[in-house]
Amino acid sequence: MTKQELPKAYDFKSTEARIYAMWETGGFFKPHNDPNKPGFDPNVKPFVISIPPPNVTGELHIGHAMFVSVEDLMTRYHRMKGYSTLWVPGTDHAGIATQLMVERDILQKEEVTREEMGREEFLKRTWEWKHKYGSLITNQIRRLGASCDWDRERFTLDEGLSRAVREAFVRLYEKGLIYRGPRLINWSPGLKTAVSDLEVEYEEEEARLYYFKYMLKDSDEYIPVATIRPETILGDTAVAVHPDDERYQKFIGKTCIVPILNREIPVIADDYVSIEFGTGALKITPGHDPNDYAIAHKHNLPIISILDKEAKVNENGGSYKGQDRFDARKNLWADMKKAGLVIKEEPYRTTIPRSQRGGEIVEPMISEQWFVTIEPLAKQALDAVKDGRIKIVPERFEKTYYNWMENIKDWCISRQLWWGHRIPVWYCPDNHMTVAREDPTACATCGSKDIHQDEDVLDTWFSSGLWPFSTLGWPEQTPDLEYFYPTSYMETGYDILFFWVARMIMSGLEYTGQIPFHTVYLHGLVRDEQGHKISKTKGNVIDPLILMDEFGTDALRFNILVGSTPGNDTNVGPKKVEANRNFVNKIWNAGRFVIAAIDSQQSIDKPGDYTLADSWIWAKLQQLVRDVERQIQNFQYGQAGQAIYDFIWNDFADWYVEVAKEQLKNDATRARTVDTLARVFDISLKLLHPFIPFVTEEMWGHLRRAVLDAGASHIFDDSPNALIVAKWPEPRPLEGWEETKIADFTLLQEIVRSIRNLRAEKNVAPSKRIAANISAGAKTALLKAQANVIASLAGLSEAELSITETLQEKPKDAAALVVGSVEIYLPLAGMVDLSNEKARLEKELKEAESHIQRLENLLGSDFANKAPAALVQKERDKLAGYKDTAEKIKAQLK
RNA sequence: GGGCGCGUAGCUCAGUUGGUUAGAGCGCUACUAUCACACAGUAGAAGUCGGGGGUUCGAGUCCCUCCGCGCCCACCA
Repeated sequence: MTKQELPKAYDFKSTEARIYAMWETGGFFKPHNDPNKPGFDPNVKPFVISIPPPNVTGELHIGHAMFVSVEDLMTRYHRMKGYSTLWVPGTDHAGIATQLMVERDILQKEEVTREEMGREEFLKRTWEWKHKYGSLITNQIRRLGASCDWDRERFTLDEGLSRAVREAFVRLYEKGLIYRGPRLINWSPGLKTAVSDLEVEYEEEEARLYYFKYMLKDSDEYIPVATIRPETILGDTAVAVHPDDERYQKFIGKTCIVPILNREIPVIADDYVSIEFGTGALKITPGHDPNDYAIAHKHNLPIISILDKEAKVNENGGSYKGQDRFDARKNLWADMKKAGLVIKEEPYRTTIPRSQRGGEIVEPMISEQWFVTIEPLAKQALDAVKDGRIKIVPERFEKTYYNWMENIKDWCISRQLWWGHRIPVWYCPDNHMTVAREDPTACATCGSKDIHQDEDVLDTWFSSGLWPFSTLGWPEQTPDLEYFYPTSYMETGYDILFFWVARMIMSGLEYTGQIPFHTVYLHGLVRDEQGHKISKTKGNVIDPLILMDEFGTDALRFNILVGSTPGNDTNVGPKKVEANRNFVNKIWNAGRFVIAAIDSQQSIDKPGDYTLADSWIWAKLQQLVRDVERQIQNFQYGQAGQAIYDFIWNDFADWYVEVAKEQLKNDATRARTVDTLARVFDISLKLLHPFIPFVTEEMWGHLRRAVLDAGASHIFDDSPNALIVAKWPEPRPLEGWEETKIADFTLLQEIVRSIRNLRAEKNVAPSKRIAANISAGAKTALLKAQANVIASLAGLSEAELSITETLQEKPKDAAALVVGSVEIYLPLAGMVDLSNEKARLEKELKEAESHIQRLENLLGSDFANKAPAALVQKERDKLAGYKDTAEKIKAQLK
């Protein structure tokens, strides 16, 4: 019976989609302990992650690949550990982003404005857009291998989540924690909506500072004032100076004249003004500057708005009415120049507030908006992290979190958009407010039927803040909510710690009375191969889809996961992904070897004794399992992945497989070798599965079939028929024999390496089998048992290999090697020139002696008294070893 | 102004609580198409762990300080 040949190179293209479909249709993404189904056991521990919902209209970028890789790793690990694992998928309606996209792609083409189209039609079109493109992103996330329970997929604007948003709003309102009023907010003139403080980005830019004269009323005297935005002069309601400023003290209480408009405004004193800075005098524009706004409140100054929603000058700006803010700046300044009010202007570097979305300069403006009183919410959220109920990984971000929470300001939650959750407030003609969970038909105060709903929608983050519990059914007390909430990990980028994580913690505590998750894991940002920040303008955008096309999903995932550390940025690029593709291929081919070995066996049911290599690889594997477990528990996923990589490539493929080739030739060792290959490879695949799920699942399937065909079902007796739900390898306590076997095999490796080294140095043809005499002392029995392995690995002729306890006499014309206490003679006479042998040996002696010197110094110091005894003993043994080596080299030099 | 991070081989980066002779990938040098894999193998070259000081038997790792980058927060016109 001939088995089907596996191709030499792993073909991810034909594998990935098939494997994913197998998982999904097999129901493996669902929690095995479902509270909605019979047989539910409340005592089984759940493990839950809510996906950071990508924008519903978005397309996959490398940031998605990052969170999917990490969360899928977390999820698969816990699934294999036996948790009832749930990863809740979904998408975000992303108010501004989506609305902008629809406006750009539909309205612009049809040459209609949003206003012309009308709200109802616009929303209809946006929903159509969502239905058309909404599955794009989720399909791309599937392609990354995400083991989400797609039956529980949610959307922030779907019915259930909208109900949750209403409930949350009404509760806060009823508690008095939501208010409406005119406040100074950040206005985005391009988007024509308010944005929150977080949505404004400050960048240092080149600007100009304008100096001018504030003339005193009925006087030739003036106060010099500087500003970056001259147009705001139109809204000035005072000039402020420091009370102690001797230059200006005489003006305090007097009146000055607003340039061009000729309004009269007072000169006030406030110690907010710094005497040293600028001219030492400050114009106060409460309608368009947050500091001035505060000062105006303190001094009871009038507040004048001079700009409309498009940032054009309004009726308060006199003749400048209708001009764009920047035109008004130019024109007003020109007019002031003519009037002789200008002193000078100069270049000036300052921070300019820009909208995170549109990029245009944000204008502080007075506007009627809805706010959340944030302090009581922040207090709880602060405590939850401080008292350890929520842990942030890496820990340093806890400090960042505290700092933000302690200085938080009220949250402006209303947006002048259409795409989003409409604010559940209705007004009657008498302006009574009705705030309701269900759409009302009449005013709650006066009963008027003539009511209309607030036009504004809520900030997108208001609904995403509810995500961990709204997706589980809140406000209803569903079985899902009961069992799966609070969730376990919140995994996301550090860049949205405030936007999202902080708000989820506040919301969770406020609405559910519980923390929404107990651990926050923050990953770093993805950078390009050179470590540069990725940006469209720089043109170094990394498309994960292209990388997956070329190298496969596993390779991309492994790149993202390995070599990175929590909270630190990580580099991704074709070169790196290619290197990981090579690793994936290595696994594939190691697997082919293992399977071929199994197939060649009649039965591997009755293995014999373990060889040294069998024990060694098993010991190394146990070490690996312990190591990986510890690293994963500590969120050191990169370290864990690296350890598995090293084991598979360096220990398993480079050494054990090579030894196995020899052991398979021998009847006495064959069965145990096949058995060991299968077991070690099986466990390796299990450890690797959360990192690179596709190739491991595929290869494990082949392995399992081969093993079962060979009648060795005991190897897999604890595992179901898919790796994704196989049992995670449990670490076992260290056993005494492990270190011995590792030490013995390490000696063998060193012997082999030193022979290979010499051969390379002497240019002995790789295919040339040479003779060797080994004098092994105490290690004689050990090495004798491994004679065939040593011969095969070092290219020795087994027939001409002699291993004895001592040598009667030193072979003539042989190159000599010393490994620890083992002496090796390679009679190379006739093959190579041995004239420089003496120099080589002297060099080695020198090296050994320098070690002896170093160790004698070390052991002669306080180290011997103060360091742990085991460590000291280790160094002593080492010293003895070097001494032995040196002695033997010296003897050879005689 | 406050806070955080980084500086380790030519390049990009790991290095958990201080404990051998500091590691990986890529690149580089030499050799190898043999029967898991040339997406490979074997052997090799390459680092005063940014500078200085301190604690310690012992420091890439802890403390101080200086230098150079980067990020976050913040209301100085």
